[in-house]
Amino acid sequence: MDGGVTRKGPVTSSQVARRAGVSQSAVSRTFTPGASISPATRAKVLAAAKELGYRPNAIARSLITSRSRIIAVVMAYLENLFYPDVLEELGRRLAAEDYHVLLFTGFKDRDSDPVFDQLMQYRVDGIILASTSLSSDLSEECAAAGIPVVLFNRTTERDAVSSVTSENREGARRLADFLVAGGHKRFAFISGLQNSSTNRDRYEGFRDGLKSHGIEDLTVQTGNFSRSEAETAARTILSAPERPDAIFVANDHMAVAVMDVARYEFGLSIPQDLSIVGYDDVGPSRWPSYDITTVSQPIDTMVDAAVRILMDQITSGLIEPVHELLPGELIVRSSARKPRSGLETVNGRTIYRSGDGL
Amino acid sequence: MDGGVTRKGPVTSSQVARRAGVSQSAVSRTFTPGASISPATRAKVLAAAKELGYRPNAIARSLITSRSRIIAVVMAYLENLFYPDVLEELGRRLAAEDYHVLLFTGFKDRDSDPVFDQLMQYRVDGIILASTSLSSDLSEECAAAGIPVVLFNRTTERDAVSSVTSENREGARRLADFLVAGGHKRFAFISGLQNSSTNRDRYEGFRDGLKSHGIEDLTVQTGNFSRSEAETAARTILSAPERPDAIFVANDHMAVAVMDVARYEFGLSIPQDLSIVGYDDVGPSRWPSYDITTVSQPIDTMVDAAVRILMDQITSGLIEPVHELLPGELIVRSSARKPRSGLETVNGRTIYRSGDGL
DNA sequence: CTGAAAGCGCTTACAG
DNA sequence: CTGAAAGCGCTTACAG
Repeated sequence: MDGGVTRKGPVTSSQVARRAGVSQSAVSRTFTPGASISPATRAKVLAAAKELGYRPNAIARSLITSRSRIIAVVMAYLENLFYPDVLEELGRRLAAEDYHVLLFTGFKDRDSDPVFDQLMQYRVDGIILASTSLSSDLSEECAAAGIPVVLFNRTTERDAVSSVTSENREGARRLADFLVAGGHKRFAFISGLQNSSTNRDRYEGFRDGLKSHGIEDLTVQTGNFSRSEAETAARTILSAPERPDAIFVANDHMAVAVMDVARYEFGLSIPQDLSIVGYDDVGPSRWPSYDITTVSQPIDTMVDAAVRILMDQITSGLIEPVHELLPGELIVRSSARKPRSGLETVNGRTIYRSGDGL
Repeated sequence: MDGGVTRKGPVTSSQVARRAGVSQSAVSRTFTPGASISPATRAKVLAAAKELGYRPNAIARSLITSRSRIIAVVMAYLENLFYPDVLEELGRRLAAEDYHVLLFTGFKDRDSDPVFDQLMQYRVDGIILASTSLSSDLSEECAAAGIPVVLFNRTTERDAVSSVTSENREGARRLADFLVAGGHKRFAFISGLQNSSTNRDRYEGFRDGLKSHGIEDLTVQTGNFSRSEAETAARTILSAPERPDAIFVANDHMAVAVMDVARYEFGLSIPQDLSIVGYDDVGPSRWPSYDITTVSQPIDTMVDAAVRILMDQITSGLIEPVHELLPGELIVRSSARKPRSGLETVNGRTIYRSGDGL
């Protein structure tokens, strides 16, 4: 308009500089917090920027600073509401730190190696892997490149990556205590993904908890954290001649499906005929139709920890694996028969803590 | 190692060029599909790249091509499982086109203006807004800047943005037909967000459908697409002296909550005492505990359409608003009393099409 | 097919 | 506080 030149594409700092009658450096400094710029110059720049509709180009800034302010979030699937909840909180927390989320989702593979190339090309400042993990090679590569990686709801001792989990082993052990105290006799476990640490810890915690009460028998079926596979597992377990009277399902997402099978296909009453407990304390487990006794995972605290680890390592440049292990609470609802004692009410929720005072 | 220089940061094309004994241009061409490069040179470059662990810097490429290959996806909240489902499919489809998702979520505002600045700074190639909209000013700005915007599950005639929706008006009209044919007499509607086109279309379709059967009375309560507000709305409606015998809840996410209130707080049997229908055909509506009669939104087709619009407009550079309106199906389940006739079974699902042959 | 060079839009020493 | 200049890592005419 004013130079008679039709602008193509977005406004640049040079155009703003020309309009404001200052150097391009001055424009840059105006938009760099903490840079040395006089109020007068700043005001001129701001006026010109507003007039032209200028917005700094984050891509160009990334190139020169070698900081993209982008965090890659890898979540293979969002079917389990736990993950959307995490994602939403992650979006909030990262936005507060002025970071942005490059999301990788909708692929069926077990690990995240296939998307790794993509995410590295964007020179992300950090990586959060939820419900998925990374091969050791790639973990090493990230460490070498100075890119912090945080596993969320998974952990590993092997690799050079950090992790945030909750006390799955302890939580599952407490569920065993709870069910035994409730007088249950025959136990089953519907597992998640065999190779996930979360599943392993919940399984081992439950098994060890039962053992500590002298119970060695435990029927196990595989659910792979999938609704339909959990249904199949439930059918197998409930068709057996000696039906269990308590099933621990490795997460609530599957537990909901198992309850539906028990009620609508086998006509069982819960918890009279069968007790079901889950893990996560995710949405549907709080709905009256399910009202599942479960162990909570503290999403907000976990997200906080993940973001803090990322920020610390980005700031310091030191990539030291940190393993954050946060406590959950056994939340007592109506999907399992209750013990006579040991229940407490805290903030309107009924919780159960093991007899050992933990 | 080989030059005695410790590399800092990721490998660059110049380093690869040196190693391969070619120009930096040759390296670039090797990684640019369709660029003119001899097989021999290409092989040398590829070998050197592999050795050094080179990955092209997408940020630098974006700067020079002014194409970021990033699509901003704005989803204010993910609580309603419909949106995670959409997000997952969107991730899949965009990845197939070699685009990436910059996700904006976890903010409570009604429109997306607050995140707009952020997303424009990253010079995204396109914007998808789901469950949220944009002010006219910003819509205009995008159009002027040549950035395609697609509203997903919202529409507008006003602004220079495209939209993908399903036939909400027609779907809701059919629900009215269905309920009337099922012999219901007193109707209520629990609404979504007042200012959303989706809510408006579903409301008007339902109201007009009832009118065409001579029914003018319709109790309306506001649910704002929120579980807890829907519960409150349900309590109000079900406490009234003349309780309705059919409630249309503006989406399944709320309908689930309404069913729980009806059953567990009011002791009603569904559908004997009360029929409930929803919209979306989202996860829980298919679970046996709810088994909701609803109208499906064809997520895959809708995502396909959204991605296609974006790709077309990015490729052509022409930003012409397109409004895609896709058909849904009334899926008959058990949450509402059924009419004696008009039901068909297609691919194992029972569906209902209005008497007018549509 | 290939290389040298310009340039994308910024940040940041450097010298005033 | 300010501006001129170098440079981030690429792509892409241009000339051979």
